[in-house]
Amino acid sequence: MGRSPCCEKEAGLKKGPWTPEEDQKLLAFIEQHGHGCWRSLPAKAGLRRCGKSCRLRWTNYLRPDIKRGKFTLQEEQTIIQLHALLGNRWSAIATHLPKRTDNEIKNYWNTHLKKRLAKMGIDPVTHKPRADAGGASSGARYRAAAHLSHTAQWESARLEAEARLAREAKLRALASPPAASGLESPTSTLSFSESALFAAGAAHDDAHAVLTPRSYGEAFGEQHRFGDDAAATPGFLAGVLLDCPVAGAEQRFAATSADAGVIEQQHQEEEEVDKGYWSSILNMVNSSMSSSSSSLTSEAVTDPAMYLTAAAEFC
DNA sequence: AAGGAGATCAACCGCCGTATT
DNA sequence: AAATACGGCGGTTGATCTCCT
Repeated sequence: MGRSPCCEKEAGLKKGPWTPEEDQKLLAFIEQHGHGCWRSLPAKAGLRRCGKSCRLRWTNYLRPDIKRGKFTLQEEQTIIQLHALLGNRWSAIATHLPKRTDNEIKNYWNTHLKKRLAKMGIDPVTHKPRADAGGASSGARYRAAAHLSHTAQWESARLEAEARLAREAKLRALASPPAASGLESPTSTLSFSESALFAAGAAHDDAHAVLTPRSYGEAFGEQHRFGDDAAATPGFLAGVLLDCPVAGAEQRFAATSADAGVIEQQHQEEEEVDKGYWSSILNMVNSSMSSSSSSLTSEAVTDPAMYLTAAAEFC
C-alpha cells in the first residue's frame, strides 16, 4: 500500500541552529554521494537531523552556488518588478535572481523592500497606492504609485494571456519540439509567464541586443536561471517584462559585461540607495508606457516629468 | 556601560502537488 | 483509484545582532 518510506521516522532529532561539524558532515556527504533521498540522508551522513532540515540547510546555506551579502540595486529592482507581477511566489522570483535563494529574497523583501514601498505610499502586498498615503503625499505621488500598480497589473494579465497562447501553440506543436522547448524551468512555478518572457525576449533581440543574454542555453543552465552576469538580468528582464527599452539599462548591462572594473562601479551604485534609484524604477515603468507598442489604456503617461517629481518626493 | 527596542535572518512548521506503490 | 511518501513552497518564529537612549 502506497510508496514505501525511504527512511524511518525517528524521535529525538536535533533542531535549531546547525553547528560547523554538522555542516561539514552534510557537505562532505553531498559532495561525495549527492543528496539522493533527503529522508535517508541524515542517517547515512551521520546526522541527527530530519531530511527536511538537511535539505533546507543545503539549499539555503551550504550550496556552493549561493551568493551572500547585500543585494544590488539591480537585484532589488528585479525583486520589486517580479513581486508586482507574481506576488509572494518567492521561488519563482528566485529563478530570476542568480545565486539567491527564495528564503533570502523573502527575508529581504519582508525586512527591506516592503517597508520602502510602504514608505512610498504603495501597498507592498497589492502594489496599489495606499488610500492613507495622504498627508504630505501630493497628487503626483499618488498618480505615480497608481500608475506603477496599474502597469504591473496590466503586464501581469498580458503575460498570462501570452503564456496561454504559447502553451497552446506548444501543445499543438508537441510532435516537433521547437528549439525553445527546453527552456521551461522544471523547477519554476513561473510556467504561466516563462514562455511569454522568452517569446518577448526573442522579439526584443533586435532592440535589446546588449540586454539579451548571450544565448538561451547559456542563460538557462542547470539552475534555469539567467547567466552569471547578474547585473545583466534586471536590465534584460525589465525590458522583457515591461516590453520596452529600459532607460539606463543598456548602459548598465554594457558596463557589466565589460566586466570586473565595473563591479566596482556596481558597488558604488549599491551604496546609493537614493532618489536616483527610485526614480529609475518609476522611470522604467514610465518608459514602458510611452514607448510600448501595447496600448495601455487611458492612464497612459502624458507628462514624464510627473514621475520624476514623484520619485524625488519618495526619497 | 546597561537595558530596551527594533532589525535581521536561519530555521521550523504546515500545507500542497506530484510520484510511487 | 486510493493511500502514502517525498520534495518544495510560503508563512512564521525565535535567537541573535545592532542601534538608540
